[in-house]
Amino acid sequence: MTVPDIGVLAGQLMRALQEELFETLAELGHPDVSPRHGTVLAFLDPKGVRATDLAARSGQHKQIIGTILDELVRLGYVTREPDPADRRAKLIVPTERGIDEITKARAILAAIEERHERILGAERYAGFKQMLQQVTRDQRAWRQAGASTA
Amino acid sequence: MTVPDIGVLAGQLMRALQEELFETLAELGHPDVSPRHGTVLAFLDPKGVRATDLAARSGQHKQIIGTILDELVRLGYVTREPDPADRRAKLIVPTERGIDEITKARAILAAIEERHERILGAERYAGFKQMLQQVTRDQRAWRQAGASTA
DNA sequence: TATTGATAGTCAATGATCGTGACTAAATTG
DNA sequence: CAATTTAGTCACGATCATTGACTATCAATA
Repeated sequence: MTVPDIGVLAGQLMRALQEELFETLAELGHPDVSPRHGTVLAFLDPKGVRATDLAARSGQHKQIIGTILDELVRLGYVTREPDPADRRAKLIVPTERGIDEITKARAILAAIEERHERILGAERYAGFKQMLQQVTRDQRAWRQAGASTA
Repeated sequence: MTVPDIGVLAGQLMRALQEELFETLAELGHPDVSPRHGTVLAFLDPKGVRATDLAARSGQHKQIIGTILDELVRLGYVTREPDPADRRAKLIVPTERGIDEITKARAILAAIEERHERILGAERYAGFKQMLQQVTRDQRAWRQAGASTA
């Protein structure tokens, strides 16, 4: 346990970020949204998004998205509108409260990143984030690439 | 959704790493261990560790550790030995199979990191990992520091 | 137009995982 | 020896993810 691997680090970082984000959101008037809801809220659009798109972007099953949307509707964050282009589909549209949550969540994340930027220096932090993006992208590409050559 | 924030990135990275790690472990003769078990296996020691220590290090409740250990005993990865220093406690000792899993898991992680090292360059990757450590440490320190000043 | 196959969303059932409270046995403290 | 703390377990309920099946609609085509 001298040097944690990137898996442990990524997990710890994600958890710590979630804690600060959702505790701060609770203080700012959104005590009822959880990380579970966040995975959906993060991909909303004022113009509306289909539930299937939300499932694809968040990487979760559409059944899970459905129950999350049930809760978000009940909590007043989104509404289900009929999609004029496709009568099977429903557009998930954020309410004013939903937009407020999204705005504040982004501001909180931005403030967190600025804090790390101040510690590391703008240039180094920019490099860090860019490398984090690349490592994440490359790691996610593993499955398509040389997966299960065994 | 132009640039994902570090929270989303950390989550995606962790998930992708878990997938490669446990699928590769399955191919190498350990198809029955899950990320759930991994959080305990990662902290084992050939000399034996107490369940309470495992709970503290992994950040999970001792009840959860208990059930995970039940499974790991059943799967033949660890045994519960009496602790000579404390008759209440039991030392969790990895079996040969457990040590094999730990060894292989570390090798897989090392290979993954080497792959990213080759892509980014050894120097840049070293810097990346060091910054990831620092950002994680600073983020985890948030709670103790200026939490809930609101 | 009728048919076939794919897609959007939901319902239902199951299993995995986590959290809480209570409990026994042993150590520790005074 | 009595009181408190600690190690581990048992039992219950809540949350969450995974799977399969189902209806309604769209899209393509004969």
